[in-house]
Amino acid sequence: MIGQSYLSPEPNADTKSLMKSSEPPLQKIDKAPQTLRDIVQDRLREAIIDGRFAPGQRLVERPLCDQLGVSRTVIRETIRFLEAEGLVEILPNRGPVVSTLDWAQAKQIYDVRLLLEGAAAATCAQRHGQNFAPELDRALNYIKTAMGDTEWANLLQATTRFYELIFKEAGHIVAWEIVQRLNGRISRLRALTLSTRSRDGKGLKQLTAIHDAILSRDPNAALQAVETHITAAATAAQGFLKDAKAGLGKDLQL
Amino acid sequence: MIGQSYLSPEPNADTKSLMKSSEPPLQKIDKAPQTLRDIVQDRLREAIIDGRFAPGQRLVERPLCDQLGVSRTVIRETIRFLEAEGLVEILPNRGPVVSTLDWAQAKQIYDVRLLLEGAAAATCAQRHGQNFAPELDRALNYIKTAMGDTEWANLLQATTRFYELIFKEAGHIVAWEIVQRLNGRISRLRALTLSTRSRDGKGLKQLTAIHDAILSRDPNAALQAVETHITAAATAAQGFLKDAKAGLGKDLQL
DNA sequence: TATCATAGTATGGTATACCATATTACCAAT
DNA sequence: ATTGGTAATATGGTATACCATACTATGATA
Repeated sequence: MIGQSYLSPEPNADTKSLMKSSEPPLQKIDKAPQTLRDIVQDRLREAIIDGRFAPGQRLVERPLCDQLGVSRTVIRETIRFLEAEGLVEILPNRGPVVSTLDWAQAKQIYDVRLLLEGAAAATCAQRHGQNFAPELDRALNYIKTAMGDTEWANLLQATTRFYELIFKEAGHIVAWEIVQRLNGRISRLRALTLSTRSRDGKGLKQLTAIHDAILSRDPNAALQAVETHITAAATAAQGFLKDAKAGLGKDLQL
Repeated sequence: MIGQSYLSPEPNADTKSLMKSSEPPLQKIDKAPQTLRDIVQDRLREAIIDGRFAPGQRLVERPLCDQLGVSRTVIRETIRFLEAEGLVEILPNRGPVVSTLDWAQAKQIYDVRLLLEGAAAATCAQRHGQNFAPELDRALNYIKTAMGDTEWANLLQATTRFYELIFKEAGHIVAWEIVQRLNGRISRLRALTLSTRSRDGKGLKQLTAIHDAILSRDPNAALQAVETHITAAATAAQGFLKDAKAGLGKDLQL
C-alpha cells in the first residue's frame, strides 16, 4: 500500500549545479521509514488473503515470531490491526484465529460492495478526465491476459486494479478503502468465483460492459453493469459457500 | 459494543425443578472475560470521540500508561487497533496522534453514509416485523427528549440508537459496523451539527419523516427521507469545517 | 553577537524475560 | 469407564532494557 520511495525523485543528481533548479529549491524529504510493523502487517495480511493460513487456523504468537524473525510485540500489534480489519478474530482464552465466513456475512459484503462500486462507477462515468480512457483500457487488458494465467492471484490483482482506477477517478477514496477491507474478508471466495467465472466468458463480458458504460459517460448504464456483475459474482459465491456448508457442517472451509 | 452478560439470562432460577425445563437443561456460559485491552480500547476510543483528546493531539505512550495504569504493551496494542479504525494516525518518528479531518474526507464519509443508511432504511421499510414499530417509536422519543438535554453526548447516542435499530432490523449488520466506524471519525462534527440542528426543529422533523416512511412500509419515501436528512447534516458540517479552516489555516480543529 | 557543536532529554521501536491463568492432553486411580 | 490430578502449552499481561532518532539547550568559538 505504501511505496518505498524514501527520497525525492532526484536524490542528488545535480551536485554541480546546486541551487540552479528554478522553482522548488529543495523538495521536502518525506521519508516513510517503513517500520517493521508495517512490513509484518502486509506480510501477514497477504498470507491470510492468499490462503496460506486457512480460515479457522490458529495464529500462535511465538511460532509466528520465529517464522517472521520479529519480536512478540510486533506480532501482537499486527494481530490487533488485522483484528480491526476483520481478518482475524480473537477467541477468548484461545487467542487469534483467521476469521471464518458464512454466507450471511458474505451476502452482506456483496450488498455493500454493490452500493459502493455502483456509486463509484456512476460518478466516474460523469467525471473521468481525458487520460483516463487509456488507463481503463489497459486495466481491462490486464484482466484479459490474467484470465489465461494459472496464478489466480494475478487475476484477483488485475480486477482489483480495475476497480481501484474507477474509485480513484471518482474521488471515492474512503469508499475504496472500505471495499478493499471487505474484499480482504472474502478473498478466498473471490478467488474461487473469479477462476470459475473466467472459464466461461461472462465475467470478462460484464467487466467490459462496465468499462464501456463508463467511457461512454453513461452513469445509469455503469450502475446497471456493476449491478449485474456483482450479482453474478454473489450468486456464484453462494454456490461455493452452500457446498462448503453442506460438506462440512461448519463454515470453516471458506 | 460488547455487552457484559457473562451468565445466561436465568442464572439458576430453578434449582428445585432441575432438568424440568424442557429444551436446554443448561445454557452454555459464554463468558467474555473483558480483557484489559478491551477496556483500554473502549476507554480511549470514548475519550477521543468525546473530544477529551483534541484532534492532532499527540498520544504519548508513557503518560498514557501512567494515566490508565497499564503497561506499554497494552497501550500500543490499543493504539494499533484505533489506528485501523481511523481514529488515530501514526506520524513517522513522532508517534500516534488523534486523527484530523478535512472536508474532503468528511464529504466522502457523508456520501457513504448516505448510501448505506438509505439502503438500510429502504430494506427496513420492507421487512420490519410486528414489534418493530413501538421500538422505533421509543427511539424517536428518546431523541426528542435528548434534544432538550444539555449533554450533547446523549443526543448523539440517541440518534445512533435510532439508526442502529433500522440497520439491525434490515439485517445489515456489516453495513452498520461500517457506519459506526465512520461515525467515530466524524463524531465531533456530528456533535456540532446535531446540537445546532436541534435548536431549529428541522433535524427532528427529518428523523420523524424517516420514522414515518419506514413504518408505512414505503421504501422509496424512506430512502428519500434519509437523503434529505444526511444532505442537510452534511451541509451543516461543511459550514463548520469551512469555518475552522478559515480560522486556523490548518484543519486541526475539527 | 552570531554560529556551530556538543550533550542531554524525550520518544518511538524493538527485544526479551517473567508471571498468572485457562485450556488441553495424558495418565493414574477407583 | 469414569473420575481426578498433573504437566504441557499458549495466552494475557507486565516490566525492563537497549537502540535510534528528533528536539532542545547549553556552551565554545569565531
